[in-house]
Amino acid sequence: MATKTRDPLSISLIHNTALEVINRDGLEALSMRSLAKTLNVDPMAIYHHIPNKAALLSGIYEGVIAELFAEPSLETSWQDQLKFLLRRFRSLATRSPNIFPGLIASTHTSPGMARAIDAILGILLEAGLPAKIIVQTGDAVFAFVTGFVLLELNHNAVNPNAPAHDSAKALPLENIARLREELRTNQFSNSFEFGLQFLISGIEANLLLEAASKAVSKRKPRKSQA
Amino acid sequence: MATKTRDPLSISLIHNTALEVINRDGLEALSMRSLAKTLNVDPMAIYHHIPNKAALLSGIYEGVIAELFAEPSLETSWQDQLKFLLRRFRSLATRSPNIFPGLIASTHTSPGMARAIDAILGILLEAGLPAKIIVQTGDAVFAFVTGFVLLELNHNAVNPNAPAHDSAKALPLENIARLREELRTNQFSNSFEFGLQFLISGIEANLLLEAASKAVSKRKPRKSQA
DNA sequence: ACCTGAACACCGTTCAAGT
DNA sequence: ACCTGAACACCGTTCAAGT
Repeated sequence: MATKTRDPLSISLIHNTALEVINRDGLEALSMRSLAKTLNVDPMAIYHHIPNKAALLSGIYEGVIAELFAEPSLETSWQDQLKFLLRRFRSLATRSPNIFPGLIASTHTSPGMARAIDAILGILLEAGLPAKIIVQTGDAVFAFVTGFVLLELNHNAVNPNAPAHDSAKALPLENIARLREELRTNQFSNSFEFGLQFLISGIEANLLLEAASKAVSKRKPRKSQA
Repeated sequence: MATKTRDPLSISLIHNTALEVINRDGLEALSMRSLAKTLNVDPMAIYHHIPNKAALLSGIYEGVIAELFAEPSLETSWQDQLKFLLRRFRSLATRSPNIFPGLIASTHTSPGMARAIDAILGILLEAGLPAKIIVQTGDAVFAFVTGFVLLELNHNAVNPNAPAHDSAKALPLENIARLREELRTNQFSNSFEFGLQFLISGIEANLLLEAASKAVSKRKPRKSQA
């Protein structure tokens, strides 16, 4: 049998190799040509399997976000389900920090991200939120978790190109100065868990309001029921 | 006097022209070479005023985010101050949709973004939140507003490269289907205002908790005061 | 002091050709 | 069916040279 010097090219081999490069060296280190070199293949061979770079990235996004559903939640209360889902999202992000900003930016074209939104809405439906505020609540939850993850990733990213701003010209930031100690000791995990509880308490408050307004309308039926 | 065919090159002319190009044609339409062409100048003349493309973008970011503080808030309550600041942030984003994702990604290197965070913390201090939770609350507020703005911008961006996903293979998203009507009729402004109120109510709840725990500790002084 | 133009080391992608 | 290599139309940036 003829021995080959490398595996035959395939979509999954291309995806996996590209993701390795991105996780190791950053998104900007991935070019079609550098990827081909890593695969030990002519730069243009990749185009036989994948139409262009945008499609390559989309494929990688889907592989990464699919992990969100690889292990189903065993939680029973909607509160624990929401925590499970959002913590898992954050954990995926920190595991693939260089690909996640692009994934989040593709929210409105990615099937995996649509599934994530569907999962959030499902949890809110199960909680019993009225349809009137469920979409808005879902947007707030999604905005929080994506915004938080980007804040954390951007912080962790060492940015060698960051221009050194003239600290002499810098305005005094009095509140940051006042809270210097709290800012120094706080961990992202703290803030994330606080944010989770903040969201859940807010949703619970809305559920209570809804229940109360239903109780009131039962005691005082509308005049249509004269 | 000698008439010139164009204004002499300057940092502000470069910044303004670049921002115009980005707002009109998108971020990817801006290259040092295309910018030089727009300025009617040799491609390399720009490098005499600005060290590189990263510095050009940073300069543009600062000009955009500086608008956040151009008009000081006249609001008195911390609630109205917070609404004013976050609404203004969103309004800046929709005015410069193509530059904002990069600005948000530069949160940890941008003086303007640091000032925005300082302003949020200042409002929370004024509200009277205890130092123990003020940083976490600030992170949640910042995560919400940046995440929301990116969600909205990504939605509005027409993405010509978006790969058409095989809708036959698409999983059924039952909750999105169930809420189809609510999702169709909801506006981003609705969700944003809902999110603002959600944040404010949550902060108010924490203020009440804090006040209650203080009242309790007054009535029942610790045994150190035996 | 400010601008120019050639050159270097890259990109993504197309197309005709090879096996 | 799958891979190759030349070519096209771009990038950001450096450097020596011009006025």
